[in-house]
Amino acid sequence: MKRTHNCGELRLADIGKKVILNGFLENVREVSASLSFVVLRDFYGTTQIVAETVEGVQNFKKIGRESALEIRGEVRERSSKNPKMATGDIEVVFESAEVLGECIHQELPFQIAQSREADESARLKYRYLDLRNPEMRDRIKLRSDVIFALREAMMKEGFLEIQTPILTASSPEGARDYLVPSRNHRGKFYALPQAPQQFKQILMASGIDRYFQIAPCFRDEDARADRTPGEFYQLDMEMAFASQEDVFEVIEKVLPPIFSKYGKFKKASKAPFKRIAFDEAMEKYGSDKPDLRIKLEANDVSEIMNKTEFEPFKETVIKAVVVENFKQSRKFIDNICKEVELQSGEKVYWFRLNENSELTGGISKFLGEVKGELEEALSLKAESCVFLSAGVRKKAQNTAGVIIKRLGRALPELIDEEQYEFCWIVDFPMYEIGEESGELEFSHNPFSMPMGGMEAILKAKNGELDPTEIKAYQYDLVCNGVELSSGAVRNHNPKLMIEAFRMVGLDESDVVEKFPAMYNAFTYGAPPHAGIAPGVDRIIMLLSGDESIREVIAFPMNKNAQDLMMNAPSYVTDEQLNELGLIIKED
RNA sequence: GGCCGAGUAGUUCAGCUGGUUAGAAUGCUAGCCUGUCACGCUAGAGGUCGAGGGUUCGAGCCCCUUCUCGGUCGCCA
Repeated sequence: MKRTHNCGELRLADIGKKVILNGFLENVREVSASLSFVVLRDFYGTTQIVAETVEGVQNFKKIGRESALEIRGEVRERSSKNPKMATGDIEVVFESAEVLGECIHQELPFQIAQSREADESARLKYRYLDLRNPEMRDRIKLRSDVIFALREAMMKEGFLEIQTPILTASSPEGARDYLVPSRNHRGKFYALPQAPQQFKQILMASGIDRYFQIAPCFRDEDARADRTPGEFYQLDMEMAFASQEDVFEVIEKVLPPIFSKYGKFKKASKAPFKRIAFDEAMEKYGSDKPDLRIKLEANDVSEIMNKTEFEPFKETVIKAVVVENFKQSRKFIDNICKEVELQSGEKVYWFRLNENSELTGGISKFLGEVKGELEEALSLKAESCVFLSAGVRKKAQNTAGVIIKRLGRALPELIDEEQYEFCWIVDFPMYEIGEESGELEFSHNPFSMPMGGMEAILKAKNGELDPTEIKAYQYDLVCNGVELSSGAVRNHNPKLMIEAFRMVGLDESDVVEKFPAMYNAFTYGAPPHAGIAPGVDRIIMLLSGDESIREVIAFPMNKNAQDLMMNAPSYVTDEQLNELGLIIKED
């Protein structure tokens, strides 16, 4: 017989009803030989079953925890209610039970309710048990709800969801591809898409006006806490006849309501989000993904510090981060410096001002001569601590950025209010001098539209303009220090594309041969278009407040790109390899 | 690939300056317990201290090698 109710819905109004419940045996509290309380759990909640006979108590003694059961009984008001439980006003008086799926293991790899504290390898191997934990179930539910809300919002804005191929051609740019050998074409390979980038741009050339997709993307790169190896999902979108501002407008409409509804902070930036130029972000926050909740900034004090006798501060860029009203111990400072040095690979310096505004600690003894200038430049007050980074501009900025983020994490008082604070990082440079090569390279997406268009490129070619001064219509969406996405106005002009490539020493053939479909499509008249692709997994992670992205994915791989549950990757048979032409059998 | 951290009971962890039989909590098993809800009480079982080698009278602890996991840098146009 079918269950009459789920384990989360029975209330006082149901008293007297004969019910059939299905669920997993979570717990048995045996109070005497003829009284025991049984907790049954399903997806929707838990319900207490009470056995009041010797037979009933004996029955539950024989059933292993976590077995799947069908229980029949009658709903009764509890004599001692449990306000912590949704169904805590009632209980079901046990009549009979049937084991639908027996758990034959006496000991589980971990306790379900505490699974999130268990060893992660065990959790991943026994993910089906981990997911029985209501905390994990809530994350899976959150993910489903958010993806539904994203779809709904995008469709309301007139976007069409279109599936693009999973088996496609390898692309020479970007990350490592996952390759799939072709059986019918020996020696040839498909690749899993790193993103539907070319397809969505071709859709624009196809006359589709607004496209989106919850798109799986595959990249064979190493993992991080906020980056799964192998595969992830993006809310991929592209708009025809659209500018940067058109893309911003859609995102500013779609994301904040979903963040404030489903997120743990319940509050998100309103449109328009703050726009920060890349150069300014690096100078002010030391990062192209600043966490604007943290009320700290990096100040340039190079000019003043260059004058001191402190050797590391000679002829280099010095950035200062001032924390006012600083009450922490020396140990705290040392810890911050150690952590920052570990992460940035650069040395951190510091000094503080005591309650009489005297310089103390750290490198203060080198600063006597410039005290007045420093106080003025940094508006220093008594009881402040100043953290400093030094080096070439990029390094000094980056280290200051790490200092800011570490302090923000260690000192919650630096954050006014917990919320989702979005910003756009704009005006990315089109080109940069490669650190290793020393040559001009694309700094991000080679298919972004350069600001100034053909004119700017030609000027740079003639030496009238430093190519590193050319900006691109390229932007990042950042929320609370997390990079949610890159996006761009695309370069839809084939001639301009070729000129842009020539700047970095590539020529027409590099574009035509490596990206033939997109190039050809654009020669038939392509609309100006722009798009973006926020990471779905990262969005869910921000909303749930998790530090590890694996918490919001049903079946994640571990750091080393292994699925411990399915045992992937795995060896395959010689027959399979032979059929694919990957080995030739001797006989 | 570099760096940092971790690996001890089914699970989460403690284990001092190297010293007798490696502990706790939880889970499991058995018994007791008539209103529990992290039920309680009593007893019991449960260990290749990740692996290998070394130093030592003696190693969970020190040294070397190695494996695994996590974090991070590189990488992710």
